[in-house]
Amino acid sequence: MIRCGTIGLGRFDLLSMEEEARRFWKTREIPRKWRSWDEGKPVFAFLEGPPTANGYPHVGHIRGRVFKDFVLKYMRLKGYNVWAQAGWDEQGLPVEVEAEKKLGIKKKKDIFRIVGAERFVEECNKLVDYYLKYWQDYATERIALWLDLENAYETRKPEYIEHVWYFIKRMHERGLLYEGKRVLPFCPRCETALSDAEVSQGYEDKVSPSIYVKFRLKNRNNEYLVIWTTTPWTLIDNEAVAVNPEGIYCKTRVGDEYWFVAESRLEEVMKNAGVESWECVERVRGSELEGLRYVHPLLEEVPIHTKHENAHYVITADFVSLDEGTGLVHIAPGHGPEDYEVGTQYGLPITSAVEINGVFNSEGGIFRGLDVNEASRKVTAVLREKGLLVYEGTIVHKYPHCWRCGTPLIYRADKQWFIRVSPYRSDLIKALSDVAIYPKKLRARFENWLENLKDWTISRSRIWGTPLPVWVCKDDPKKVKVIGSIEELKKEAEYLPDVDDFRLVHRPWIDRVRLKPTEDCKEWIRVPFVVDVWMDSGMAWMASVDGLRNRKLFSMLYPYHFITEGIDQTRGWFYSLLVTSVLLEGRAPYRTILMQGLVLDAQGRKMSKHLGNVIWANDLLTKHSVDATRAYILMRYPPAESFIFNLKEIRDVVRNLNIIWNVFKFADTYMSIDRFDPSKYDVLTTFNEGAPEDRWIISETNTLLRKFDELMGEYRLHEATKAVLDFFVETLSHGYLRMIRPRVWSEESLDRFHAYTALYHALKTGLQLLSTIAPHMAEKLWQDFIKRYEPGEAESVHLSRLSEPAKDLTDERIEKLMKVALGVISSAASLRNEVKIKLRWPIQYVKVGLPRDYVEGLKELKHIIRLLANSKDVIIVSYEELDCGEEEISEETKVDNVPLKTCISRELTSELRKEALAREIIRRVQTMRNSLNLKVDEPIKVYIKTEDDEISAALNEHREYVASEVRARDIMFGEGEADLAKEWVVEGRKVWIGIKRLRS
RNA sequence: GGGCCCGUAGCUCAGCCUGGCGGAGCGCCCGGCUGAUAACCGGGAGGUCCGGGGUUCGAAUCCCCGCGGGCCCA
Repeated sequence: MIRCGTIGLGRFDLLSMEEEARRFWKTREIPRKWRSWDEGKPVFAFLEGPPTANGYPHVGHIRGRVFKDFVLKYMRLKGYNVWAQAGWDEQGLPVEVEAEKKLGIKKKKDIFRIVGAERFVEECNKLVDYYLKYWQDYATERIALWLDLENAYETRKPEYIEHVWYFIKRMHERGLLYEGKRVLPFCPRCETALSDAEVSQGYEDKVSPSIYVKFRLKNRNNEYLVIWTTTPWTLIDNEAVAVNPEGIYCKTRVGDEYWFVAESRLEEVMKNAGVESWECVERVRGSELEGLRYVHPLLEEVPIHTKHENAHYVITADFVSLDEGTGLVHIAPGHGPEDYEVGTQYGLPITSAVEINGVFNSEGGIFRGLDVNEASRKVTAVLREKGLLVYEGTIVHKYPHCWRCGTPLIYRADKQWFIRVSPYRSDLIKALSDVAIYPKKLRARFENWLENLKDWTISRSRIWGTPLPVWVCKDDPKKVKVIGSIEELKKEAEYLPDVDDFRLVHRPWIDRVRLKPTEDCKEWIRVPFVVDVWMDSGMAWMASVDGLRNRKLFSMLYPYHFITEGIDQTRGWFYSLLVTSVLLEGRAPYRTILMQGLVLDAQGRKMSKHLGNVIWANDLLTKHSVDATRAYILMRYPPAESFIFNLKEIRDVVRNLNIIWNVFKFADTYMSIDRFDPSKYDVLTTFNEGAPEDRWIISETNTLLRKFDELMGEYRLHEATKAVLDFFVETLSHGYLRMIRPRVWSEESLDRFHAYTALYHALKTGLQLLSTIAPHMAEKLWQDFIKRYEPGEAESVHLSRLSEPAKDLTDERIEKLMKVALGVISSAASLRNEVKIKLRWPIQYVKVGLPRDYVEGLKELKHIIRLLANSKDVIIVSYEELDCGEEEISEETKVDNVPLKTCISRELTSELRKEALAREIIRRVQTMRNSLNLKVDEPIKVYIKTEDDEISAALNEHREYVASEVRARDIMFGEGEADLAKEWVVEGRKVWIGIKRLRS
């Protein structure tokens, strides 16, 4: 009887547990063992969505990565060989922007002029290394996300880049690669085109000018078209005016002029223009205006327009809105996707006087050298001078901005390289139909995106990226050669720069490669682009394992079982994986997608550097324990919902974990006193032969296992998490522990070993599930609790194997009955509260009325009700038979659809009073034991002196009961030599109590 | 302009698919326990289930129309 709880589990301290567990894992190499594969087990292949190795990880990243680990840890517990390779997305614009900042570069040209491309690329590479450390530490190891970092795939590595080249070459061979001219969004600061996916990430409010401009009609007397635009600079490349063919336009007299404006907009336009007196003299259908010629408003300033022949007239287009502006839209085919389309239809000149950096060239006439903003101001000023400006104001509207640097984008026509994916829309949708998407409701969005798919613009005018492996013939640019591997490059090269493979497959070194002349071409020239980074990560399904060479491994993993990233990746990574895999292999590369929602701050706002409300991973994890953070993230919201991150709420989770800790501590206290050895007991025996509550908790444990599996199967991660926490807090702590207290306390009760067996089983199972949520604390409990009772168990909780839910350990009937019993107890507590009888005071009886079917069943749980309601008797009858009288108080409720009526006796007999007083004394002795810091089972001697007859009588009558409860060898009346003595007031009467410790 | 989602207690959210009780945690109030103890437990108050209409014996739940908020696409 020496081992008394104290050497078992210590104080609850998450941070120190975390520390300890991390050390343990490191010295024992647990993560490596966790990742190792056993022959014959099924494989669960996870494909890591590579974070961009740029910038620090924040709480949004942590959320996603906790989801990943939760699922992986679970699958491993279930006995799968888990594939958990890390991966990093290392190239692309984000890194370049960062490098520019660091090197103090403002324009792209300066990269070549001032620092040189070599140094720039080395700088990008170094930055990647810098940020990788944070990601490996705070966003991976620190949160116990056990990805294989040593064998992480990296998009900058030559063998990875080869896979991207391979894809492009295959597309070329199938005639799907082409160079085309298209109007694309450009970032003038980054000097590169952006993909649709990138654009869609950057819609933000922008204040733009909003002007009405008069275009004078040719061969008419003082008649004008009044157009509306929010981008005055595009007027420089204006080639037509579009009207809605079905719209009604008014020829409106304003002074001695006639203006054409949509009828529906007339009032508003006139108001804005400050025209007080006007008259609609003629109503014309839009289609009737078609073909009317006008004078370009900037003809003198932009002389090139005098040479444009098929231009400057009214055309019709369905997209022209009659609800905004003037109902007439100016068309600059080089500056808008819709303008371009309609311009091509009419055969208008496609002009763009704007260079990639947003500055006008000589075709812009007097606007040459101005950037688009300056040009807008000057255009407006010129129009004002010429008397053509009708109205000048501003408008706030959603406008696309560069997702990296925030610069408003410009649209301009340019030559780019494309992959023809639009013919494959239906194949993509079909491939997606084999994929499980969680939550299910988001499938429609993905399909919607695929239905509207345009050809993929894969070229980028940047430097730090996978070079586009395309060479064109100098004399005949239609001749195209695509290189598909490093080996091929070396074979085809006439001159190779003397560098390693890493540099060879990067700009600027690859630009220096000279290919051998071929029969049909004397000189090949590489197109100066890199590849859209989304293609880098999009090839991860193959490139991550060097799949071109590593066929066996690749075929074991592909198609991957599971990927999960933010919902925004529908247009990003989810898409680029799908398209590359469908085009190469004819199917989706993944079987399950779990979409994640955003993370917002406590006020529900988006986290942004600008608002200063970003919670960084390292701040979060140094202040709060990983386990509490994980549990909080996992339980609080469904994975796909926006997460309002409120640091204060982590405290509530800590409280839950603390209760779990205490549950183990409670168990350990008594199991160790009794030297409980689980190997000697069998759960099935206890299930069948133990007390009803033992059967109940074993059944609940099984139900938890089954429920957890079900919920995980549907990726309802938050509900699975809550089920585990609830099991510990509600079922065990508030339920079972209260029920078995007297049994484990009494030294006589032999069936307490049934309780230990049931409890141990529940704790061990719960602990395994908990290990997916709070891995550090679970490990600590596994080592300090489970391994002490079962030294032969797995080395780590994470290497243990979860049992399958078992039919023969489930009893739904007892679960239901216990719910009812707990409902009765709750009613009794409520009634006590009403008549102010505290729980310590026993009551005569509790009467319960309920449907006939439940009467006999509930009687099996009488002893539980008696105990927890502290009632001498429990009377259970059918609902109709129940009769509550004057001396009773009653309450009706429903528990799990079972109607219940409960009443309790409010009469306190003298017998009950005496017992209550005895318990009052017990309580006070216990308090005194506690302040002497006595061990749980340390014996004492008690002295009591009181002049109250009732208390004396109570003590006489319950002497043995009191003695056993307080572990007293003897109870003496009168004062005596004590280690601690105190005078108490019990129910208004003075009692002197002294206790003396005895040697055990 | 099109698509999707959301609106339930003071706050954050379940419930809705498959119609039949309006729930949880936190906060608040009241109480208990003192052998899990720098803890813990019980009880209570609090609701126009956004508004209106419809279907139904019956609607938070299904349908329609509004209002408000969010996301995506244009």
